This record gives sequence, C-alpha cells and structure tokens, in this order.
Amino acid sequence: MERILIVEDDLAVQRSLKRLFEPEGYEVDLRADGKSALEAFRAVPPTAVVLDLRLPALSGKDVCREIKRENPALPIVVLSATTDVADKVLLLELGADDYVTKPFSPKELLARVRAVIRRTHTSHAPDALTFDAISVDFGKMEVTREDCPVTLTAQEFKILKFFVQNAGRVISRDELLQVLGYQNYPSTRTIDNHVLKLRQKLEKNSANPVHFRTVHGVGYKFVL
Amino acid sequence: MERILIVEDDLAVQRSLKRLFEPEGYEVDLRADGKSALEAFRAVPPTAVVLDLRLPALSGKDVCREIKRENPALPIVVLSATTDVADKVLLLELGADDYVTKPFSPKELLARVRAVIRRTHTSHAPDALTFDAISVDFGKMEVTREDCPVTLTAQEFKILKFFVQNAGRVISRDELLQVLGYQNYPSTRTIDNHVLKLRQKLEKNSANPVHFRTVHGVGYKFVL
DNA sequence: GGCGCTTTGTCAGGAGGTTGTCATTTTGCG
DNA sequence: CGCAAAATGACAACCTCCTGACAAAGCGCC
Repeated sequence: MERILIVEDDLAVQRSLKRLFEPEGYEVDLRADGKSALEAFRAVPPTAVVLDLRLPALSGKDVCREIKRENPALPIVVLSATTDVADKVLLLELGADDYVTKPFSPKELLARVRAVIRRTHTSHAPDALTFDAISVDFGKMEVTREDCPVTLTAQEFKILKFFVQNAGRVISRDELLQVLGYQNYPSTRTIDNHVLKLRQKLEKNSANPVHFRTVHGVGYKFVL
Repeated sequence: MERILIVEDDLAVQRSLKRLFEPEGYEVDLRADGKSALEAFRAVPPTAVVLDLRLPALSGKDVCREIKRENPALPIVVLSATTDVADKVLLLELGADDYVTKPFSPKELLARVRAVIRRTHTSHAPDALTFDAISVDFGKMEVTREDCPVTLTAQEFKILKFFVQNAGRVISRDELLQVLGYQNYPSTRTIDNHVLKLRQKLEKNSANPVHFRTVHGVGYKFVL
C-alpha cells in the first residue's frame, strides 16, 4: 500500500492529517521534526511526503532539499503557513512538487497528494531491472526467470523491491518489517519465510543463495 | 513520425535546435513568432512544443496559455532566458510541462522533450483497439465482441479505458476510484462490481479471467 | 576440534484479511 | 413514477501471511 510520510510538529494538525489519510487507505508515518523525518525517509521510502514548513530541529526547507537530493523522484507536498509568493518560489526551487497554504481544506490536500503521486507514478516509466536470468518489472509487478513468469505475492514483491533499491547494503530484519508496514513487530520468522520464498522462486539453488545472502546476526544482503 | 514545433526568434538558436532534433528522427517545424506558432499548432498538432519565452508579436506566455487552453495534453517545454524563479512559477501555472534555462545543454533539452513526450504518450491511447475477438472504439464508445455489440455503462467504459491506457500495469482500487471521479466515498466493493461486469461482458470465461486479472492485495491488472 | 548457545532455514497448519458474487438499496434522470 | 445504473452489504471462497515447532547451521569459548 501507499505510505505517506507526514512531517508536522503541531499535534492537533498531526491528528487531523492522520484522520484524513488513513481512512483513504494510506499508511501514515507521522514525524514531528526534520531529523526524525529524514530517518524515517531513509528507513522506508514513502510514496509521498507532506511537509510542514515550520519545523523544530531542522527547517522544512532543509528537509525538502535533502529528500530531493537523495531521491528526486519522491513527490513532496509542502504545507505553508504563509501565502507569500517568495516562499512558493523558494519551495519550487527546493524541489517541492506542490504546496498547500494553511489553513487548507482537507479535500484539497488529499487531491494534491494524489495528483503528485499519480504524476510520478505514470511518468515513472515502467522501470525494470535484469540480473542473472531474472528480470523484474516494477510497474507490472512481474518477474520472470529464464523467460518463465514467476508469481510473487504483494509482500514478497515489496521485499524484493526494497532489496533491489538497496542492493549491496546489509538490511536488518527490523528494516524489512518496516517495509512491510509494521511498527510493532511480528515474529522474526516472518521475514525469514519471505526470504525463503524469494530464494525458492528466484535463486538457481535456493540452498546456496547467491543473491539473497544472509548476514549472520544482522540480517540480509541482496547482491547483484 | 514525431513532430516538434519549435518557437524561437533567434535564427542562430533556430539552426542549432534544428540540428539537434532532426538527427534524432524528429520532424521539426520552426516558427519565429507567436502568431505563426499558433497557426502551425492549429494546422498540424505536433507531438511536443519547444517554446522560447521572449518572442515578438505575441509573448511566449500567451502562446503557452493558448496552446494549453486548446489542447491541454500537448506537452510544452519552455526555453527561458532568465533564471528568475518567478518566471518558472508563472510558467508552471500557465501549464508548461517543463522548462530549460538558457544557455542550455542540447542533451538536456533533448532529454526533457523526450521525457514530456513519453509522459503524455503513455497516457494517450489510440482511438480504437482490438484484442482477442473484442474491439473497442473510444471515440464512438462502442465495444463489440465477436462482432456482437456489447453495451457498457459509462462507468464501465471509463474503467475499461483506463485499463487499456495502462495495460500491463498494476492498478490499485484507489486509482480506479479516482478515474471514476471520486476522491473517497464509494467502497472498494464498487470497483469489484464494475470489474465483475467487465469480466462477464468481455471475458470468454468470466470465472477464469485472462484480461482482467486480480493482483491479490494490490488491485487489478489488465493485460493484452 | 568439540560443546553449547544463538541464529537461521524450513515446514505445516490456522487465523485473518481480501476478493468474487449476488441481492438489495440508493441514486440519478427523464 | 419508473427505469437503469451505481453503490452497498453480506456471505462464502480463497489466498496470504503469521505463528510456532523443530532441524540445521553459525559462532564463541574452551
């Protein structure tokens, strides 16, 4: 499902945003300051970001610039308290994709977030990736191995996608659980099972995995 | 063959743009002022427009606005002499799809033009389409199956159209709700029903759908 | 190397969520 | 009012994913 990272320090606004997005089927990740927002963004890249400009610890502008630097494709909608045109210009310069001025209508915010998501979704061409004899198409959610279609479940696909996006890096189980949208962790066996399935479906010899390596005591690492 | 309408009054830049696009297989239509640009645009709609901001006769802004008014889907890339951000904001508000500031790198301009073309191409469907024994005419809103006319309701047709336009891609129910013009209310059961109808009307065996596939936990995918 | 503890691999149910389908109600429109 | 289309609700069928148990493997310590 789609994750929205909401960065907003006012608790009342936080709550109302949560109430706005969750019933619409979005998963909401609430952060109150810029530092923790960046952490959350790095841990699990969300589908879109809703960013308040006035923030403690790290200004919204810095957060915006930093997120765009690391992931230019990730859409950001800024909540701006002022209607000052200079601000808007600045934001677009920083790379924000859209902005809504406070006080904002919930419907409008929702519409704008959806718009930026769709914009990036459709313009984000069917990016695919091939390695070994395996090719992965993220838009179609299709995977083939030696030209044979392999069916992956939604969760398996999420994990594979995260692996591919973070190829080479060691990834903890906790991180993978977050990818699946958990905060209160289910048993650690869960991840193992998913990795098992991925190995069975994608590795030549699932007993001797080449791509989905286990890093004992830490987690997993996807290579190539 | 893809046509690029280039609106640029500087003859030297004209020449270099021509030399940039023609070797890439584009047909180039050069215009030096806004008035003649609009004439050209109305005579033969190009695939994309490259528009200089500073123009005689009619300002680039007006041309941009006018073209977008008549054909919102036509992508426009603006050449802006100034790096003034106020201009950029204005352009995006006028409906420009992208902008490049002078002096620009030819490679970058080419890339951006290609990007906007691809963006619109993927969402622009042909007027008619045939698959299996089914043919769909979007202009006439007619569908036939094995030469028998099939009647679809307005909503069913909208969904079918979106499916066809995004063939192969996995589509969430939320996205489909947006297609029907909703921001929120209807339950996701509604989508299921519409898909059910489409399957009953178009699939050979609606119990084993070939074209309207369900992607468990995610949404649907239309193939072929 | 051998022992024991911890971590991971693997499997088989079962709970819980998701979807297909139908009947029914509500909406929209002339 | 009457009709058609759309939305809702209910239920069953299905699929996933989680859990828990056990086996296997890795690591540290002697």
